[in-house]
Amino acid sequence: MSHSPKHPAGHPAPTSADVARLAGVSRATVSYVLNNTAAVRISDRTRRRVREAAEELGYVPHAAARSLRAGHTRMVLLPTAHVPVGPLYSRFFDELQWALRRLDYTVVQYGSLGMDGDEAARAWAELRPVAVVAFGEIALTPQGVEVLKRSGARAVITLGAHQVEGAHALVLDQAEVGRQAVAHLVERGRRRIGVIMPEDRRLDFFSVPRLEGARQAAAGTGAEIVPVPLRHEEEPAAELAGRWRDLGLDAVFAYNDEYAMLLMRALQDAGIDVPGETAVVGADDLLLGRLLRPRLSTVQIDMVIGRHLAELVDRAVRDPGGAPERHDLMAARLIHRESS
Amino acid sequence: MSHSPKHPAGHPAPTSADVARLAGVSRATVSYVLNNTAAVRISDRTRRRVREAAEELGYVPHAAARSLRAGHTRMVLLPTAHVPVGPLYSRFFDELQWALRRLDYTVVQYGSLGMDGDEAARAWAELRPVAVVAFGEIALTPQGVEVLKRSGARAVITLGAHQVEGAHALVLDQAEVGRQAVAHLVERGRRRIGVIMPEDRRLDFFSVPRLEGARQAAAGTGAEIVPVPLRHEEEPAAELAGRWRDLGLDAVFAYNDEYAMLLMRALQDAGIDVPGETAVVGADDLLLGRLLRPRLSTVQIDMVIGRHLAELVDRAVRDPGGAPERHDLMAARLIHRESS
DNA sequence: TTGAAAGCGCTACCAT
DNA sequence: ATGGTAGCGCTTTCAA
Repeated sequence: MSHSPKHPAGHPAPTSADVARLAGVSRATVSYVLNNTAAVRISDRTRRRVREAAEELGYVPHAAARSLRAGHTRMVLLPTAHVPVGPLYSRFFDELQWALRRLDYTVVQYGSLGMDGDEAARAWAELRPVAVVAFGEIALTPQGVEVLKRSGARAVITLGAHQVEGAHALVLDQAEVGRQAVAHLVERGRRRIGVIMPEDRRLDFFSVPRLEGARQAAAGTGAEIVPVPLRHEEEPAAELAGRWRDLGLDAVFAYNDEYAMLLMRALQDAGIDVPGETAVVGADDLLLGRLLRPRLSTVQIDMVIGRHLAELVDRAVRDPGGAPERHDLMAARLIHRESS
Repeated sequence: MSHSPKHPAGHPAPTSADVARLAGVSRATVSYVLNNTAAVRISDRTRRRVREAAEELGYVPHAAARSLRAGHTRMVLLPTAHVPVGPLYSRFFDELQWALRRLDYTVVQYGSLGMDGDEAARAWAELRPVAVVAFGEIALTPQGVEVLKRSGARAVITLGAHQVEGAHALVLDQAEVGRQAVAHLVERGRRRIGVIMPEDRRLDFFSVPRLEGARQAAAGTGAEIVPVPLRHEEEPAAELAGRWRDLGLDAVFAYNDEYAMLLMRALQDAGIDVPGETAVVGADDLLLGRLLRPRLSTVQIDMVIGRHLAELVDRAVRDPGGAPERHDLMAARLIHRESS
């Protein structure tokens, strides 16, 4: 269990003092040169000497020491429990990171798998980020927001179904997806509508609100909503298709396009006509939906643009006093193709 | 441009001195209590007072100050240029993060989009991570490794096609995927084999080695390899299918299952028989391949297990002097179905 | 059982 | 144009 000898890696990392010594100047001068401090004039000869010394030693400034001294960081923390899957979210994350870096922030994703809300907030606060953009998988409470703000976070932004007190909110109303899908099916005369619920618990964050939206759209129309659990595998899908007629469903909202593809194949293999006997609607408008036969009706989701979010972060950081903004940032609209 | 008043967020974050003052003890005592320091005995009454004071103030320790004092961190840095897409990599990242957290590391993903290798290494070194696991999108040079080590990183591990001097390597030999696919096609008598090259530059990291592997497998067999660029959209696929017969290909390795699906649909719509006229092989063994008709032949990839990598990280951190390990960690094998 | 104080690496003020 | 130095928040000897 010997954790380490005194010299962790042979030589300790060079400090600005080492650079100063080698260049024959003071640590202050080193700092001025390497940070191009405008308020002070340093001779070109000195500049060069400092630069060369830093280069020779492989000097890299110590971010922790710097931010300790400065009293703040430029770190934007993106806590993630799971890497969100799917092209929509990949693109969104890429855009957001890119835009924030252009605004001179340091973007850090912090894996917070299996932490509860307030525990997570505390862990994040230890890093003293200037802003936190919390994807809704981790439930942030008003207390969590308060902890972050007291620790110096100038902006806390949640990205999820609900607004949290004290935080800016980008409301991604997943329920709207279910609403659109079911409204469409009802309009086309369907009355007993299944809603596929993935067994993968990591998708609850999306699937539960989508089901709720489905129920809302059905309410008062005489249509009935039937949740149908399904694992993303061939066998369970075949098994489900085998007892499909017992369920008596004339339509199904399949959670998303991938589940829709899985289900549609199983239904077709079981001799059930789509859309004749059962209509199928997916969501996310993936390319694969257009490649299926019949082509898949789907709910298209317009995700928030990463650049917009980056601008909101920057605005909030510059004006921490501002009232929490709330933006409803997910438009969903149905695309009618052949499967419904 | 006024960047901020003196008091960034109203009140500055509470420090251990504030806790000490409120509890009527010294900062040392606060530290002992909150860290459960074993080497020192504190009365229960004092413990409680300190805990209550910390709670009341919403005190959260300052990670930067702590690690500055300690001289090291427990941070494992995972630089990512793009979020890697696909279920394989999502699962891998989840596993890795989980396993590292169990080993008491803090896992931080650092967005390094658009940085060149040495610039990136410097940026990472500023954070003084104890270990860096570099996914191969960013080319890490021997100099970059050296910078990281001098800054105190006890383990540098690359995950990619090549080994880098001084770093441990998990070799993910993407070329093997192309080799397997083409060897299979050659064996089945195909002679003019297209290799789909996604136009999305973010996939070069995967697609270029896969093409190279395809070439290796064809060498000396009399078979010919023809790179075929393709965008992941319907129209370009249809356009490609339209001039398919001019290409004179009797087989195609479609980069992965998603591109294979896209291409197969387009070929079928153009009246080209699969596999009769052209055989198609995908990769990644996604569920969707089994849902296609004909069922898609594919190259299954056994990704490294996150837990194994976490253990390698821990081993390397505990014994920084150890010789760089090199593990070849991607097995690929062909699964023959109906499309080839 | 508790407190005083040094020092981690850095920057910004004030001298020179 | 450059140097001296205080102090950011924390932990850890050493003394009491």
